Amino acid sequence: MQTAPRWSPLPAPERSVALEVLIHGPISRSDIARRLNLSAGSLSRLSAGLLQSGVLVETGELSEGRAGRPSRPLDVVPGSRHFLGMKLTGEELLGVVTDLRANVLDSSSVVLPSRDPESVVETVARLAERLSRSVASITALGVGLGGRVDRRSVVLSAPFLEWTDVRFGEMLERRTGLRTVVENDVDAFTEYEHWFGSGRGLDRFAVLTLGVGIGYGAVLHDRLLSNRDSGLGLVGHWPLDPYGPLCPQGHRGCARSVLASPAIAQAIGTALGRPIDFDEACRLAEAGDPIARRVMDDAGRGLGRLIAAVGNLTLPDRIVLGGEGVRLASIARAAVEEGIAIDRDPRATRLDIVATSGDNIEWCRGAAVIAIQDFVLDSTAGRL
Amino acid sequence: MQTAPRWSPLPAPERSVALEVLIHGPISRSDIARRLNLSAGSLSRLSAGLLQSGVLVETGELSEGRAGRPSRPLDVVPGSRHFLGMKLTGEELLGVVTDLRANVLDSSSVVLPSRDPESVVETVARLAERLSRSVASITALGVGLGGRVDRRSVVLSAPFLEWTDVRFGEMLERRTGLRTVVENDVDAFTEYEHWFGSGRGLDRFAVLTLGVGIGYGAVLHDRLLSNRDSGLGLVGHWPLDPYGPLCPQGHRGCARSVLASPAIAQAIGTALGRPIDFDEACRLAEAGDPIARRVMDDAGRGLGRLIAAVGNLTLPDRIVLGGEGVRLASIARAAVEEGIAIDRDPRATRLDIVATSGDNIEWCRGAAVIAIQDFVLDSTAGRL
DNA sequence: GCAATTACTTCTGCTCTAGAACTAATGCGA
DNA sequence: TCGCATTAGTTCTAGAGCAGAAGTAATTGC
Repeated sequence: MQTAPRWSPLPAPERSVALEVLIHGPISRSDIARRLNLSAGSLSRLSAGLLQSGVLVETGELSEGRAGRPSRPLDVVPGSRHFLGMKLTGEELLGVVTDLRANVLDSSSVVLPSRDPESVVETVARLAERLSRSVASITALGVGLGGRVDRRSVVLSAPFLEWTDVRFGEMLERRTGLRTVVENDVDAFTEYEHWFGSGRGLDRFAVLTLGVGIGYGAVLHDRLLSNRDSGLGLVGHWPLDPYGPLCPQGHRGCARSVLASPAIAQAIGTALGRPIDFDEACRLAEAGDPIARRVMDDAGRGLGRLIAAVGNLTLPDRIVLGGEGVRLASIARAAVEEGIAIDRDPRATRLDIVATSGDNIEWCRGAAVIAIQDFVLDSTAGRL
Repeated sequence: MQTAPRWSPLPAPERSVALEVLIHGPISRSDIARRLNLSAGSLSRLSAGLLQSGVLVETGELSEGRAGRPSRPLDVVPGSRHFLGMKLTGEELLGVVTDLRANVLDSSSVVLPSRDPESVVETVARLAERLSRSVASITALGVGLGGRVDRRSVVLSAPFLEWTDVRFGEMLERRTGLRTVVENDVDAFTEYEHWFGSGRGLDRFAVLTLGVGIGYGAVLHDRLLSNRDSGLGLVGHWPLDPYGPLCPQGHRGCARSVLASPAIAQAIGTALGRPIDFDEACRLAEAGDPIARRVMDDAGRGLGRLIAAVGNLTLPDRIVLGGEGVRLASIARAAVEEGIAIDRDPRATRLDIVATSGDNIEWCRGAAVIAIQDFVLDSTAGRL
C-alpha cells in the first residue's frame, strides 16, 4: 500500500488546509476557503499541491441539490496511514489500530503481568506487534494513562502504576522502533472529542469522565487546557454533598466518593447486604429498586452540581460526558437536571450536554488521536 | 496637541507590532522580533513605517550593561490619545480620563439622579464633558456596568439599574458624539488586568472581584472568556459553606452570602447588636475583635475554596483579586490558605495569587481599556 | 435553451517575508 | 589601546503567498 508523505514538512498554509480536511472533510474547496478566510484562487493553488503529493484526494461528487456547479469535495485517504492507540490502567492494557481519523480497525487487550516499567514496555511492545499484523505499517503509537505526563513523553507520576519520572516514551521508542507519544488519558480523550468527537468545530467545550476516578478536561478557545497539574485529577476531590460519604483522603461527599462507579456500587451493596458491581447497580436502578434508585439519584444530583460548576467557570458551548460510568447520566437524568438547577442561575443559557457510549475503546481512540496529532502537526508548534 | 492616527486601518503586521509596544513597551526592535517570530529585517521595515506615521517613537537609550550595541527601545506616546472610562452602579457614576495605557489623569464622580436610561445617558454625557476639559480631545468612551452586554453596545440586562435591552452604546454615541463602547464591568476589569495589570503577558489567568457582588473573569489562551451569560454573576451562587447563612435566593452559604462585603458587615453587626459597615468590620478584625475575626476567617475560608475551584477548573498561571472587598484577602490570609487547602490537592502547583488595591478607580480603568481596545484593534476582528 | 448561480482555475501584481550582507555601538581581554 | 566578540539595527534581494480579476465549468430553474 502506498503511504502518503508526512505532513510535518508541509508549508503552514498547505498544512492548515490538510488539517481542515482531516477534521471537517470531506469538504469542498470553496467551503475550506470560507472557513480559513482565503480566496478561492489561493485554495485552488494549495489544493492542487496537496492532490499532487497524494495527501488529499477528490471524492465522488456531491451536488446537494442547490443551484450552480456542484462542488468536488476533497478528503484525506483515511486508510493511507495507521496508528496504534493504547490505554494503560494499573491492571490491564487495551489497544486499538486506527486509521487517520481514529476509526477503530482492530482492538485487543492483555492483563499486565507486572507494573514494573520494563515489563510494561514489553507488554505494550507485544500488543503493538500483535495489532500491527492487520495493517501494512504503523505510523505512530499513542499511549494514554492516568497520571501526569510531560511533553507527551515522560510520565511524571502515575499512582495506579506506582510510577514517578519514568521516561516511558523513550523506552517504548527504543523497544518498538515506532514513533511514540504518551499523554494523560483524560487529555487524550479530550483531544479525541476535539478533533473527531462531539467537540469538533467548537471553540469551547468541557469533558467529564466517570469511572473508577473522575476526570475533567477542556478545550478553551480551540486549545486544550493543560499544564503540569493535568493528570492529578483535581476535580476528584470536588465537594458535591456536605452530607455524603467520606473518601480515603477524608473529604466528605467529594466527587470521587459520590460519583465514582465503585463508590456507587459499594453504597448500594452495603445497604443491600451483599457486594455488587456497577453493572448490577445500574440494572437494579433501572428495574426500580428503591435503594439503587436513591443512591443513583444522589450521585446524579452530584454530577449535576459538578456540571454546573464547570458550566459556570468555563462557559462551554457543550459538555461531553464519557467514561465507563457514564450510564449514571441517563439512569439519573432527572436528578442530574436537579443538581444543575441547584448551582446554576435559571437565566443562564441551557447547558448542552452530550454523553458518549462509555466504551473502554474510547480511551484508546484518544491515545490514537495524540499519535495522529504528532504525525500531522509540527511538533515544535505544539498548538491546536 | 498632535494626535496619532487611528490604528484600525494599519496593516495587520504593523498593528501587531504597535500592539506589542503598547502592552509591553518600551521595548527594543530585536525584542519585538523575538516575541512575534519575525526577522530583524522585517522589524526594521515595520518600525520605520510606524515611526514615520507617529504611532511609535524612540525613547532614550537603554544600554542594560551587557555587551554589544545598546538597543534603542520603541514606545507609544501615551499622552497622544485620551480616553474616558466610567463605571455605572445603581447609585452613582464614576469616571476617569486616561492616556493610551489606561493611566488615570483625572477622575470624578456623580450621584445618579435617576436610573431611567435617558437620564443616565444625560448624566454620563455631563460627566464626560466635565472630564474632557482637562485634555485636548477624547478618542473614545468606555462604560462598564454590572450586567450582560451584547457586542460591547447593547445592555441585555442590568439588575442594579433595572434595565433590559437598552441600546445604551448608540444612545451615548448620539448624545456625546464620542465613539462609545459598553461592557460588563468584570469583563472590562479583566481586560485591564490582561493588557496593563497583573495578567500582562500571561496566557491564562483568572480574576475574582469582591464587593457588593462576587465577580469572576478569566483570560484563557490569551483571550477573554466571555459569552452572553457573562454578567449574570454565575459564581455569586457558588456553594462555599454548607452551614453558612442563607442568601435571598435561598442558597445556603453561597459566595454572595459569605463573601460579599455587606454580608460580612451584616454578620458582624448582627452579633455585635449594632449596624456597622465593611470598613469598620475590617478595622475590628484587624484590632482583634473575636466576633469580627471569626466572621472574616469564615469568609476567608470561603474565598479560599472559591480560589481553589477556579484554580482546579481553569488552570490559571495567576489569580488576581480585585474589588472594594479585597481587603478580606489580607485580613484573613491564613484562612484563605486554609480554604484553598480544603479543595486543592497538595501535590498541585501552588497558586499564584495577587491582590489589587481594591480602589474603585480600577473599574473605570477597565472601562477605559475597552475603549482603548476599540481604538487600536480592528473591530471586525474581535480577537485578543 | 437561456439566465442565474455556484465551483473552480489561471493569471497578474502586490505585500510581506526571510536571509544575507552590511553598518553601528558597545564590553572585554590581550 | 587595539582588535574582537557581541548585540542592534539597516538595506537589499529573491521568493513565497496572497487577493482579485477574468475566465471556464457544471448545474438548477424558468
